[in-house]
This record gives sequence, structure tokens and C-alpha cells, in this order.
Amino acid sequence: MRVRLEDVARAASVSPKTVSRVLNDEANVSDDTRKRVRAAMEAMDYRPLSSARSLAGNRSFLVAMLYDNNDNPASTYLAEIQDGVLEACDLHRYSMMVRPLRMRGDDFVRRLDAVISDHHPDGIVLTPPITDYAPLLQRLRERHVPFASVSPMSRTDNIGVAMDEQLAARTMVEHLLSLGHRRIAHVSGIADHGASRWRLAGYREAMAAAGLPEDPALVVEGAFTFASGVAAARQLFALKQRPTAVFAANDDMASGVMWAANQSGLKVPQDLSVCGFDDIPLASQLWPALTTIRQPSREMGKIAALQLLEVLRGRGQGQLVQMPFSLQIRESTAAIP
Amino acid sequence: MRVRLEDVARAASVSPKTVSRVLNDEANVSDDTRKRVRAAMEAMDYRPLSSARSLAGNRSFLVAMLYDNNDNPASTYLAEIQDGVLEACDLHRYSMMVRPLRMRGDDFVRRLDAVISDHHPDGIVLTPPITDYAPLLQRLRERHVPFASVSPMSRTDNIGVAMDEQLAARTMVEHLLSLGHRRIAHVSGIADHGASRWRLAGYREAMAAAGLPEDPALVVEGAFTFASGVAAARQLFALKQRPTAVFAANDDMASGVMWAANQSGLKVPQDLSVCGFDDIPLASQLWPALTTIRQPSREMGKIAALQLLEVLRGRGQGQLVQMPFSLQIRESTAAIP
DNA sequence: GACACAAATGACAGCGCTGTCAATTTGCAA
DNA sequence: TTGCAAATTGACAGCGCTGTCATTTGTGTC
Repeated sequence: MRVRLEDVARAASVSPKTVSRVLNDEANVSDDTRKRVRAAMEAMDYRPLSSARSLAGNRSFLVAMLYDNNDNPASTYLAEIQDGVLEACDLHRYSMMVRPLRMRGDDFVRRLDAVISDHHPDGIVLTPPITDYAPLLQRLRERHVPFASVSPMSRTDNIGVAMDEQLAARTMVEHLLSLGHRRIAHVSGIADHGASRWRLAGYREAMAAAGLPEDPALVVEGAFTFASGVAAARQLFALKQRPTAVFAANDDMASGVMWAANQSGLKVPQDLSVCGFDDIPLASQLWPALTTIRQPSREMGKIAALQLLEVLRGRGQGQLVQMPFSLQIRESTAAIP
Repeated sequence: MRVRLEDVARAASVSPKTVSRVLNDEANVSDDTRKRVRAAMEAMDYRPLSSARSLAGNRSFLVAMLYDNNDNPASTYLAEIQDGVLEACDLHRYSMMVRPLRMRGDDFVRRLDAVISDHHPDGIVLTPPITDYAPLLQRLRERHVPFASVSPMSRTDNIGVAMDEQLAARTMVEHLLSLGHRRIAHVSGIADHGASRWRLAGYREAMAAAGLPEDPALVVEGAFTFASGVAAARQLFALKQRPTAVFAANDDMASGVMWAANQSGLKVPQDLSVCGFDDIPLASQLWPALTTIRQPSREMGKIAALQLLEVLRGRGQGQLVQMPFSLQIRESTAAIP
């Protein structure tokens, strides 16, 4: 038969309520008692029944990770974040569920409400690009559902994890500048994603700081996909004055650019330097391996979830953790000839 | 305040137990009553509290999807299956959780037990490569946890979804043969994965049927990754008698082969035909677009979950659904010069 | 209309935990 | 040693639903 809390109580010669206190790490339990109870739990391999805990305690021990994969082809990114969130949840014995939640559609709030009412997550982890969708944030606040975000656009009133993407992008471009490149193109992402804005801003900042005039022809909008990288590259290669380096806003597009370069007979990095952003697994597998910005997605998912859990467990307020980035210089960038 | 089952009962002038019957689609409720109760539920936007249902009914309404991503770099594949499983679960108002579960390690059974004891899933969806791990299956049967599999190796005593991968592989190779190719190489996957075996078997079958002697040099083992495709291709290109076509056991490796071909100055498909398996998004984005076998992962995840749910809901036994495949002929394969 | 039987409905306890609040023990100052 | 507040522990009800079993209602037969 199942071991119940009551059984543990009997074994430890305390009341069920005391076992409950130990289980929930509550204060006001003597060290001696706590130890005895813990030992009994261990000895009996006690597994609290989460449905009973939820019913009695009015909490679900559930964290929901919301995402919109409609606009987000980089499923490897979401998968990594998911792994990180799950790791954090496991640490505190919370469950995790994942829910796609498309932004488009006027029944958005209804769908969000359904998720909350049906599953009662204690808290929510938001992933780009829905980290900044106003109706979502508003509704979560109205319903008092705590949430944490991965790479939110707004850096105030938010907990979770963020990276200084603008500085990272600037650093990337400065690397190209230091190699002697002057005609540096940028393939940006979907316009209203925070990631696109910051990376583009970082590019512009670096170019301006180097005293280079802005050339609109050198900035092409992509969609974070391999195919859009190919298309953007074709457009850039068709320019009368071809760029000598391309900074793509993510690795998928960067590999598209490299592919197109290969097709056009351009050697990377001899004829063209290419760099990306994210450091997806493919980046180091490509040949030549891609110079990029390392963004530890898995770790970021974990940290965001930990901030949320801190709040859920009544341990603190949580904060917006600033993530360091690192420039991964590999073989796809080189000095101009 | 929250609307409870009791409130619905009062509104519909029936006992709580009757509302419970309607909620659970049980028999022995008159059509009239059922309609009245449904209307009341609708009107009051009643949301049953799953923790109470679980506690009283001793079921969790939870489906767990288990995977081992350690050996499975194609996270896009798992993400699609996950989406499909989730869709099926939503259909029947079940929740879904995902759990990585590494096969290696002698504490495997303990880890599996922990998942079951902690979360009490009503059933489990297994994904390759853990669909055929004997200790896992044995333990699930011992604990009477129903499960369904996506592409299990054993086609007996299993419910879920499968594709005739061997026939698909054979069909792919026959396509190459029909284009006049004779020196056809195969880049296989991780040896003990079912997918690798079937695809290799299909390749051999087609070659033998065409009366071509088996040349061990033409079969190179990869690991389902882009990088392993590149490595395998290099090995094949180094052969004194280079193959004119390469059939890779998945699209990631096929794109690796194409990449390597590009690097070696081989034009695809003029100098080398390349084809893959799975039809991942990248396949149609590549240039030239990759000829491959379409494997509808998302749909397969959904179907597997539906078989499981049929069992969980006491609606039937579930079955191993055979999935049709389709050959996607694109631009990466062509007749030999 | 009376009877047998099946279908429909309801009463009630209890699933395993936690919230509330009361009871007991401990620690410490006087 | 006594007194009192603080710390610790426990008693008990109840969270919202479903299982069990009893009761009522409906249906068909002679």
C-alpha cells in the first residue's frame, strides 16, 4: 500500500501536522523532531501525494512554461530553455508543464484564462517573444499569477533572466571592425522581437562609434530562419558594393548566409566573414565553424525558473539576473584580404 | 469565488454525484439530465479542480512523455512529437508532462520509479530511442502503467504509432536506382536505434533486389548529427571509386553530406545525389532542397497519445497505428550524368 | 393494474493532506 | 522556585471531488 503522511507520523511518534511542517520546510519545528521525521520519511520512502497537497493547501506545485512557437522557428532554443526550466523545477520538487500560446487571435485572454483555470499553475515562465505581450502581462497581474521571463524587453518590473544583447551585438561587430572590415552588413530578425531590436541597435552603435555612415542597403530584415538568411544573403551579394562581412542576428540565418556564400562561390572566411548569435549546436558543427555569441539558453531557462520559484516558495522577491555573454571566435571570421 | 461541482448540481437541480457522472461521461444518465447539467456547467463556466478529481478518483489525468535527449540530437523531432502529444491530451482534457530519462546509468529503474511515484501519470508516451529499452518496459508492465510508443522496434505487444521505415528506405533507394545510380552509399545512424536498423535494412534490400553486390565501404556509420554527416561524407569522398549518390539515414546527416560536397567542390545534384529521411523543416529550406522521406512527427505523436488515451479512458485497447510515408522528391537527387 | 427488472439518481463517507487554532512545553527573568 | 511569553506540537475540520451502495423512477409483460 501507499505510504501516507499519517504513517510517517506514527513511525516518528509525532502528529501528522508536524510531518506536514517538515515536508513543507516550515519554521517552528525543533531540530530534533525535524531530523526524526526526515529519517522516517527516508526510511519509508515517503512520497507525498501532490493532488492531496494541492487540494488541501490550495497550491499546485506546478510551473507552466508558455511559448509561442508560431513565430519562433528556432525550436532548439525553446527546447533548451525547457530543459533548464525543468531542471530548476525538479530541484524544488515542482512539476512543469509546457503550453503553446499563440499571440495572434482576439481570444488570447480567454485562452490564457483557460490554461490558468484548468491547470492552476502556481507560477509561469515566459519565453520570447511572448515576454512582452501587454495583454498577457496585464492578465497575469490581474489574476495575481507570479511570472518570470527569459530575455524580456522591458528590464523594469520584471524578474527572470536577461543578457545585454545590445552590448553583445556591439562586441560582435567590433570584432569584425578589428579585423579591418568596414562594409559590414546586418541580417536582422523579425522586427518586433526584442532580440532583433537589441542586436540591430548594437550593430548600429558599433558602426557609428567607428565613424561609419549608416548604409540602409547593408541592413536586411530576415525572419530568424535558415531560408531567410539565404534570401538576405542573395540580396546583399547582389549589391554593387558587396559587404565583406555579414553579422546575422542568429545562427540559423548565419548558416543560411554561409550556404548562400558557398553557392555563389564565395569562400568563407577568405571572401566573406560571417557571424551569428546564439551559439546553437549547429554553429560549431558547420565548416568553417561559426563565430557567434554564446547565449546559454538552458542555463537561462533554469535561472528564470529559479527566480520564479524563489517567489513561489516565499523565499524572496526574485530579480532580473543579468547573464554574461561570451564571444565565440571560430573560423568563419577573418581579416579582410 | 470558485464554482464547484456542488454549485452546478444546485443550478441543475440534481445531486453532485450526477454532475460527476456527466463530467466523466459515464453511462446511466438520461439524455435530458445530461443536457441540463451540461448547460449549467457551460453557463457557470465550471472548471473541475483536477487535484480534487485526482484525490477522490485515484487518477491524475496526466500523461507523461518520456525521452532520452542524450542520444537524440534531433531535438526538433522531439519537439514536434511533444506538440502532437499535447494536442491529443488537450482533446481529452488530460495534462501532459515531459521528462527526460537517460537510459545509461544503473539507477535507471529507480529514476523511473521516482517519476511514477512523484507524479502518478495515468499513462506514458515513449519516444525513440527509449521505446525498446527492456528494463523500462518491464518496469512499466510491473507497475501496470499503460504506455504507447512512437516508432517502437517491436511491432508486437505494443500500441502507438509506427511507420514502415524499412519499406520507406527501400523506396528511397529505388528512387536513386531508377535515376541510374549504382554506386549508392548509405550513412547510417546510431547502431542500436531501430530507425538505423530499418533504414539500413531497406537500403540493403533495395540494393540486393537490384542485383548489386554489397560493398562495405559504401556503408558508413554516423550518429544522426550534421557533423557526423560531414565526417561520413569525407570518408566516402576519399574512396577511389566515389559513390554517385548518398542516402543518409536522416536529414541532419544529409545536410552534412551536402555541406561536405559543397566544400569538396561537388555540385549537388549534378555530381552527387543526396537524400535524407524525416523531412525536417531544414530539408525544404536547403538549396538544393533535399529529397527525403516525409515522416509526420507531430501527427505521429498525436496518434500515439490518442491510442494511449483510448486505453486510459477505458474506451478500448489501443492499437499500433501504421503511418503512411511519402517520398518527397526535391532537387537534391538527379539522374547520373 | 401488478409485478419484475433495469435504468437513473442520490446519500454519504472518505481520498491524503493542510489551515486554524488550541494545548503543551520550553526558555528565561525575577 | 514561579510566572510568562515564545516556541513547539497537536486536534480537528474540511479542501472538491468520486466510489459504494441504497433508493427511486421507468419500462415491459402478463
